[in-house]
Amino acid sequence: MAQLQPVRGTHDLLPEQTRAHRRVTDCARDVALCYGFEEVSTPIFEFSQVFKRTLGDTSDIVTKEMYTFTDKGGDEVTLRPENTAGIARSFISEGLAQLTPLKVFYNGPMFRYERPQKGRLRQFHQIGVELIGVAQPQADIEVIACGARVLAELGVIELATLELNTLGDTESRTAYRTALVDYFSQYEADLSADSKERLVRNPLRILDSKNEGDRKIIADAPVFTDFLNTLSQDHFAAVREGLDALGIVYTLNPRLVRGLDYYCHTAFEFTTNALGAQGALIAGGRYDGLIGMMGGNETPGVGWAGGIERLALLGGDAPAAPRPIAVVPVGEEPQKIALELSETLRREGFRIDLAYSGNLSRRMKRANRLNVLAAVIIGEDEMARNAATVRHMDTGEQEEVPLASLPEYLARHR
RNA sequence: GUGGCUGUAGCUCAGUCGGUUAGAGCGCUAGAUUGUGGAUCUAGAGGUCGUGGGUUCAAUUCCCAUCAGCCACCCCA
Repeated sequence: MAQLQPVRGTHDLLPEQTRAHRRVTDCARDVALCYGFEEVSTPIFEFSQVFKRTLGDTSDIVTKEMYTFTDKGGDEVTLRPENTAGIARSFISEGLAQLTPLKVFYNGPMFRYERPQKGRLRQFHQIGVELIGVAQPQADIEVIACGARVLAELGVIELATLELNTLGDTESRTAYRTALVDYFSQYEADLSADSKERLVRNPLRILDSKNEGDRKIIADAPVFTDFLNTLSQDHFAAVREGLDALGIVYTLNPRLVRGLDYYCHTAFEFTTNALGAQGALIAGGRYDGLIGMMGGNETPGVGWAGGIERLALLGGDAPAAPRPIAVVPVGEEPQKIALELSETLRREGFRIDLAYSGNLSRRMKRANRLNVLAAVIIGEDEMARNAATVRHMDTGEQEEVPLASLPEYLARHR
C-alpha cells in the first residue's frame, strides 16, 4: 500500500469520479457553446518562458510551484500551472489575431507543486474561457455571466458568491502600488513576516492578509478607488451596470487581488465557504497587457478558470452509471452466437455487456451487479426457435422474442 | 514552505494501559438453488496494524524518522 502509491497530490479518477468530472466539463462546455465559445486544447507543457514571462517573476506560481524540467534536447519546459498563458501563446504563434474576437473554452489538467489539501491538488483540472480582442466592458460582462451560468447549471450557484473588484489600468495601478508601498513601509516593523515579503513582491496582497496585526494597519491604508483614473472608473461602472441589468448579484471586495501580474481592470471570483479554505470555484479577470507582454500586438482579453475537482465536490453525488443490457448465453453453441448478437445490438446503438463465463446463476448475478436494464438470455432452447428470452430486471418479467425483432423490441422497452 | 491531527481487511470502523491464533458490519468468493439476479441461511478468502529504524525478553501498541491524507496558515482553481 505504501510501496505503490500515486505521486503526492495526484488522484486516480475511477469511473465514479470520472463521471463527476464529466458532469462538470460537459455542463461547462454546453454553457460556453451557448455563449459562443469554441473548445480548444493547448499542450500540457510549454517552454518555461511562456509562464515565467507572463505570470510575473514574483508570483508564487513561478517562484515555487512550477513543475519545470530540462528535456533530453536541453530545452527547459514546464507543466502548465494554468492555461491562459498557453492560450495567449497559441494566439500569437498560430496567428489568431485575424480571428478576433476569439472566444475559446478549454478543459484539462494543470500542475502546481503545492501542499495538498482537499480541493487542492498537484495535478488538478480546470475548465475555462477566454475572450480575446474585445476591450469593451461588454466582454467582461459576458464572461462573468457565462461563469454564473455554469454554476447555475451545475446547481451550486446558491453555495457561491460573486466577488468583484477592479485593478484599474496600468497607470492607476502603478500609482496605487506606489502609495501602498509608501504607506506600509512606515509600519514595516509591525507587519507580519508574510506581509513584509509581500511588500516587495506584491504589495496589493497585503490588503488580503488575515493576520490581525496587519488588519489594523490595513484599516487606514490608502483606498484604491481614490487612485482610479476616469477610464478605469468608467470601465468598472459599465461592468457593474451590465451585471445589474442581467440580475447577477455580486459583492464588491476591494481586497480581491490577483496573484498573477497580467491582470487589470475587472477581477472577479466565485467563492464558496463550503470547501474550507479552498474557497475559489471560478476566478478570472481582464488581462489586457498579456499578449503584448508575450511579444504579440497589444490585444485585450478577459477570461476565467474554474476548478473541476472543487465544482465536482460541491455538486454532490456523481450521476449514475449508464444501465447496459446484458447478453447471457447458456451453453456452447449459444456462446458462439452471443458475440455476434452483441455486436449486432451494439451497432443498433444499444449498450451491451456480455456475460462471459459461469453458469446462468453466476452470469445473472454479474448482470445484476452491473445494474442492467434487461438480460437477453439465449440457450439451446431459444436457439432452436431463433429467439431469446428477455428478462426485465426491475420487474422480473420475461418474454421470448424472435432474434430478428430483438432490436425493435429492446428499443420499445429501453 | 510553517504549525497541528490522523494512518488497523477492498470500504466504514472497533481493539490491544506492550504479551500467545487482531475483530465487526458492508463488500467479495462458494454452496443451499446442475436454465435465472436482487432477499435469506451456511461456509470461506482477505491484514508483514502506512513504511523504516530504536527501546524491550516481547512492539500493531512506546520513541524517532519517513511517506501519505486531512485541518489551519500560505496560495489559489
